Amino acid sequence: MDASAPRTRIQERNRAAILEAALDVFSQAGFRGATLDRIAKTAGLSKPNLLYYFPGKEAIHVALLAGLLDLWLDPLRALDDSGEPVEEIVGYVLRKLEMAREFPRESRLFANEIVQGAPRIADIIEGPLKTLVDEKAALIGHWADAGRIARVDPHHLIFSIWATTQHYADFDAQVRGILGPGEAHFTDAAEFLEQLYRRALRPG
Amino acid sequence: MDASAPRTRIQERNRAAILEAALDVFSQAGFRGATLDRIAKTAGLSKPNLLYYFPGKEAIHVALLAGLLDLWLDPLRALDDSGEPVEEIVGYVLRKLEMAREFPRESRLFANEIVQGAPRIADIIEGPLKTLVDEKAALIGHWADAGRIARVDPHHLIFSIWATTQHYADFDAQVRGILGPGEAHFTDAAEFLEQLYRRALRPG
DNA sequence: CGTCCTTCTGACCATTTGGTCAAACTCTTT
DNA sequence: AAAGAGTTTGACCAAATGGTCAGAAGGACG
Repeated sequence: MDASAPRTRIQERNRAAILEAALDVFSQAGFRGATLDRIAKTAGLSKPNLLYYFPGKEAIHVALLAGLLDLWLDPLRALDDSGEPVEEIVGYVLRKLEMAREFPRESRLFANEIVQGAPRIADIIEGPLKTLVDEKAALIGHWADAGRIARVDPHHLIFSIWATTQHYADFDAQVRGILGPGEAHFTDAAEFLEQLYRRALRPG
Repeated sequence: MDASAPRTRIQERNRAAILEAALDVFSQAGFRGATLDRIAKTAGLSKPNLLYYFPGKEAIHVALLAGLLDLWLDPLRALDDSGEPVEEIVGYVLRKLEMAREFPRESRLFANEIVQGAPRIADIIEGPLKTLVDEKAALIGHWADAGRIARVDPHHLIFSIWATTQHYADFDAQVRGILGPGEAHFTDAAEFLEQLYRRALRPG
């Protein structure tokens, strides 16, 4: 089975169903906690059939991560050097928070992987991710040089934005345990984070 | 084997060795990824001997979490209503960051558990943790009422502090992948976070 | 319809893993 | 030194799990 390009409608449908199911299971149980049986059952396939489409558990995981990476980094890519700096960064924060709300499984998939030392995506982190982050950090640095935002460490600013926004997806169980159920948390979080970064970045 | 109080020196030594080893293994592999064999080997014991001291894998995990909870919440408990508000909160941020630097395994232990839905500590979160957080959130609210810090949502402020500080322990692999190895990150992070919260909380 | 390629399945396998147990060893106490 | 409690281990077990394989079922096409 060629992992790269599906050739028939059945392949397309089943590969998609497997990846969807795998996202469910991996994001909730981590790599080690996920079982092929559970992924297969969630996808509505038998285990051998699942293994007809992917050579093994690891291959499914890798395909998932690779396929989701672009989606995950889109908000940062959209940070635009021609915009108004504070608005650009606040916009990035809100987009990232919106991603956490809309794609919590994707967030937890990456979180699980990184908490356990990122054994399967170390090369992605040190490669394309580092490149993108360094580039955007340089942009933020230029904004500070020009006095258009407060002088802060750009890398740590980006880390803090990741941390505060993904927190609402990754640590959802804790947030709900303390604030109670419901989805209003994201609205309140948006308001809080916008205020936090607006005040912290205001130049002068 | 009574789980609560060791009676002999051997018990004291071995129970401590087991918990130390379990912290290593659980924090690095998660509950499901940890094996009794690996914990036993790390502790320098045989697997049956390990099970002489604890009735099972879950019991070790629970004992770890319970024993570490106090340590973990100490910085928040120390938030003092008689201090200068901004200094108190900045102090809390720096204490929490110091915890992440000094006890990254403990941080990851909790992170692993919560990312996967906190199945084994839901009662702790909704009980003692929620109580403590609500209490300190009220304190922060009073400070805002008195105009001594900027008006922000206290719960989300606490979440943001947890997120930004624990990020350096839990997502260490990512931070190192982007910034390179070394421990200077914590120093830079301290400077960044102090500035972030000082600016954001300055009243007016 | 018959052929060929794709898709699917039941049965099976090897390894890992949490856990048990009887027996052996060690240490303290009298 | 003998007794008895506390400690340790090798051998073993059942269940879970990732993966294989031969062949059956299904669909496309001449």
